[in-house]
Amino acid sequence: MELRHLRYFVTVAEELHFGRAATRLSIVQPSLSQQIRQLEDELGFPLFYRTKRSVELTDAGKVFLTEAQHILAQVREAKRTAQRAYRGEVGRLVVGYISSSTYDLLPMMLRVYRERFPDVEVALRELTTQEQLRALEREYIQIGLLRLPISAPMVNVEVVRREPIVCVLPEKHPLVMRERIAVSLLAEEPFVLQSSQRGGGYYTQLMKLCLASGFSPNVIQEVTEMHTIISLVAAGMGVSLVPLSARNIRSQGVAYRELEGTATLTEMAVAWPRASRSAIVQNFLAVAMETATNLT
Amino acid sequence: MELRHLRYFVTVAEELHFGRAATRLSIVQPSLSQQIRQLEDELGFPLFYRTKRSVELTDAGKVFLTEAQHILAQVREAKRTAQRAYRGEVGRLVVGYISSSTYDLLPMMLRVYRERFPDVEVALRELTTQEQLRALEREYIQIGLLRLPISAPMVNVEVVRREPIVCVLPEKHPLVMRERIAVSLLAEEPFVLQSSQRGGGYYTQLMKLCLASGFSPNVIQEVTEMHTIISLVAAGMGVSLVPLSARNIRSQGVAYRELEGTATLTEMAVAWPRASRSAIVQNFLAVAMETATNLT
DNA sequence: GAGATTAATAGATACAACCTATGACGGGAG
DNA sequence: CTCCCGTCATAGGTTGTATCTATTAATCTC
Repeated sequence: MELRHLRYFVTVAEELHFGRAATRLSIVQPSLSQQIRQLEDELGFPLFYRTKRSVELTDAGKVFLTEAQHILAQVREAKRTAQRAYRGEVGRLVVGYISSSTYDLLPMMLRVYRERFPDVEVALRELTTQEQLRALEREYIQIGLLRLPISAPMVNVEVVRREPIVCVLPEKHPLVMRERIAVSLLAEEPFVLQSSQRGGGYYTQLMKLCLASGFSPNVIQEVTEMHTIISLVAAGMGVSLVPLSARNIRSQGVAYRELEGTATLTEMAVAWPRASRSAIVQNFLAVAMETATNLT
Repeated sequence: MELRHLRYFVTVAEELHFGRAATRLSIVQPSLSQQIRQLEDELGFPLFYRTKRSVELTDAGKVFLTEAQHILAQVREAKRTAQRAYRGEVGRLVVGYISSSTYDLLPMMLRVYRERFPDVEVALRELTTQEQLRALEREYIQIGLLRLPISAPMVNVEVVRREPIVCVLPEKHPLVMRERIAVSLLAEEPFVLQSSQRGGGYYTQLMKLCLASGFSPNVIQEVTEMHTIISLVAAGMGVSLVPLSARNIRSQGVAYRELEGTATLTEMAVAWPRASRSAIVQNFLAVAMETATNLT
């Protein structure tokens, strides 16, 4: 049995006339008769009562007709669904993200993406940059939203935000008076930083920045979240170096000051497996890049 | 697209190896490659990632795989269901019956039939013999359970019960003393009968029976149901002539007596449209005939 | 009874599925 | 590094079968 048989049968059942059905199918009547006969032989029972003059469905034929119509509809549907999957319009996408992306980057991307691709089920996993790299390689997630620098050859990245690192101080701190702060002035200050585990490449970047000014920071507290850093600084426990966008978190009790000299930049990026040929991932990347350019 | 494409695709997806899949399908590998390529061309996207060394489903391919499997399963199911319909094992059957068949004939037939064909939905319509003939012609019902004689050329009948007509009398009636009663003795008795409308051919048969004995019965009450006749006779309102099986209804207050001379017989029959080629009807008839022979 | 309509049958044709032979490419073993 | 094996794709010939043309058989209508 082939779909051809079903298509022919349904048409004959609709027309109840071999000649007209054949015309509609763009074949000639004997061919149609033969194909229907073939189908009947395979099924083992007649689909039509035929007289020389008229055609009528048998009871079993009526049953088979509804079945055949369902099958043909399902074939059309299968084609459509698979094509949508090919275009990345349906499916599932797991996105890993660092907590500091939740202030604006992640929500902006998700809003546009979900609007544009409502039939993709999006799952979110809050992970550190390092965890995301592992997760990308093991295909636990398909997209990562992380902070550079990273070293992971199997992962592609595209920068979505580039911002200066700034100094955050307690409101009452003497250095607040200065408009710009030289890193070397922070040599004796107590530091509140993300743990080296969680910070990843960014932590290393801060270390290098301080070492370039001739000191190793006196870290008195390691924390996990950016907003905890700000809270502790506000409480006067110490100072910190943070991405400019941390200003979105809160400004009560703290002051942000640019660093002297050429600004040291930190970058947020979307990351995806180098091997990924997934249209869903490609679509998300497109939205992410669009969001990034609209940010500036 | 043909079912062949789906069958080939599913096999390749299962094996992830064109050579092995081709062997399983009893064709050679190049033919298989060609057919898959053809399917991909029609769908407009690749189903597999192929390297020279390995085969892997694309995301869209995975989606199409589940769809294809459903379609193939549905094709198998369609075949099975239609074949069951052909054998009269599924579908719907509307049975018309006269009320006097409800005492034993109809329940016996239904019990066996439903046990043997549980997937046929049986609908019941209580109708007089005349109504059944009309309903059979108009295809409101497919089977009738009625009392002969009838005249309806488009309807086939098969007798399922043949029984003598007997006289039913009030318990205290003087004629009860006789073992057998000559019809002529009833000439002056008041009669309780089914209305000529409802009685149909049976009513006519009774009229003829009386006329043969030289009188026209004095009908003092026409009723619709057999059990009403018996109740009225028990109440002393009159006598009646009824099929022997009316004895099943009740015997308190009434007496049944055979008629003198050759017994006049009345027949119950199953009826079906002469044109019916329905397997469901044939199956019911088989059960009905079987029930009839078991009755004797 | 003649002509029109409709489905089936018979035989020829053409297309496409299939086969054989071969090529291209990559991985693994020596 | 080279050779060989495994794997999928391509090319061209063959075969099967869906289709076409021509015709027949049966029925209905005028």
